[in-house]
Amino acid sequence: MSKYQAPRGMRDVLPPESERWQWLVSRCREMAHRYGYREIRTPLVEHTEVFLKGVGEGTDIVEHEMYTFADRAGRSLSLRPEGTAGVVRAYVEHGMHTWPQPVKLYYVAEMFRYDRPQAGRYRQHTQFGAEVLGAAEPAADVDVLSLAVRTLQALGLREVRVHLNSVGDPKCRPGYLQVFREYFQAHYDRLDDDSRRRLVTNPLRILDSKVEQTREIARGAPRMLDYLCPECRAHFDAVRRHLEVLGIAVEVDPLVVRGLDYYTRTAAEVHYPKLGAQSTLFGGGRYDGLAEVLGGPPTPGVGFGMGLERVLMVLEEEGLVPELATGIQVYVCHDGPPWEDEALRLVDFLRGAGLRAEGDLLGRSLRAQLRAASRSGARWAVLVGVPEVPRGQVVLRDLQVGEQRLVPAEQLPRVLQEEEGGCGRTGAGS
RNA sequence: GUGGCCGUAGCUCAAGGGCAGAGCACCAGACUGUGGCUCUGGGGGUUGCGGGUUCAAGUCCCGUCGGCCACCCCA
Repeated sequence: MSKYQAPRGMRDVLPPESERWQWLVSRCREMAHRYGYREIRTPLVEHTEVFLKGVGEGTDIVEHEMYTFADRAGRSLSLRPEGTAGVVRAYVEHGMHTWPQPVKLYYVAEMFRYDRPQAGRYRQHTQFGAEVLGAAEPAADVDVLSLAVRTLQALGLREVRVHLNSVGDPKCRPGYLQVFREYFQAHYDRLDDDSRRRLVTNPLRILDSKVEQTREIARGAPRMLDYLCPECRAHFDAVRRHLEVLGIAVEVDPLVVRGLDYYTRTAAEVHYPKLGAQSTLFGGGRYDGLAEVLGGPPTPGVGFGMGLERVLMVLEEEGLVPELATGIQVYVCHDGPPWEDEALRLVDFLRGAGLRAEGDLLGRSLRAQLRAASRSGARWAVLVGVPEVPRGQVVLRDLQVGEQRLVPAEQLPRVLQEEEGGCGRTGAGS
């Protein structure tokens, strides 16, 4: 055990896992581009105020889980615990309401929450997220949610099922909350302590309780869906119907409740049960009130955030991560010091020709170089300095087949191009 | 934040009060100019860290740090 470890809940990503990340992220970007989303990169830190207002002061995230610190001038800054607040802050700050609407943005970014770590829950994690700003139509909800679902499907996951709910809007939610509170107040003496606490802090979360007696009470609780105003009702029905038109499995789930205050109407989640308690692959919804809270013009918005650590965990478990070809193709070996310069030149030449090539850096014997070549995963070894080989030629050895032949050095790139052309190769070296 | 399980070599794990080990991995050599297979040798550890009990502590006790599981919360 080394003296220093990565901070709790944070981890190093080493090869070949780092290569799987490159693959995953590039797939996410590709899907976002197909849907017409463009990348936004916001600062890793924001003024704490942005999250207090944007995420909500009563939420666990803001109250217990933020990395908040004072900079040298005494300003209170926080590492972002989620992506939406920063994106909307940027939308307002840069006057994006003057851009052609809607504005569709995506990000792949690190988030920080001071939470108790567990597999699939990290203090530093990566989210792929997307937001549609300036569109109140159900079509916008369907656009982002389908991006999330289709991305998971494109990665190979079957059985992606969207749990869909509506949390209403400022017109209908207060009335519902009133009825909701009254219902649970009436059963107060039978509630567990957690739920009593939540009745004050985050009442809708009671619906999520794992305590059986509370669940029983919750089953009889009034449901937001029965209290939606006509506009919210129509919106919910349209989102649901359009997702079904796309063939996306939808399950109406009154228990999907977002922990963040700015959500209105649509609330959606996708779970992957095999992940255990940390099973949410993505969560998202509509936040029509957020831009105003952050000092901007009233701007409807809808988006999602997807936890990529969890997605990658699932993909690996399901064997859906392909072999990656980022390893080297050619390893140049030489037979001792007199040939070092020539080997060096040759490696440089091959790299210049676009091949992934490397040579010995340890002054090793020819035998050890071949061993290194073999273990590097390279398909080809080139031998420089073998006696009886005419000047200008080198030995090209196929490490898979075990055969070798003479090739003029300057023709190596062309020969290798031809050889590699036909057969795909694996080369991550693992 | 609450409760539980677990920390021994780079990795996977033995040793359960009495000399800290194996397999894999890594390095070198042999099988004669050239890898994979096989064989030989080598480097690697304050047993996560700190304290305590004991003649003696990976081993028992306490604390702490870290991982995992459930809760909480969420992606």
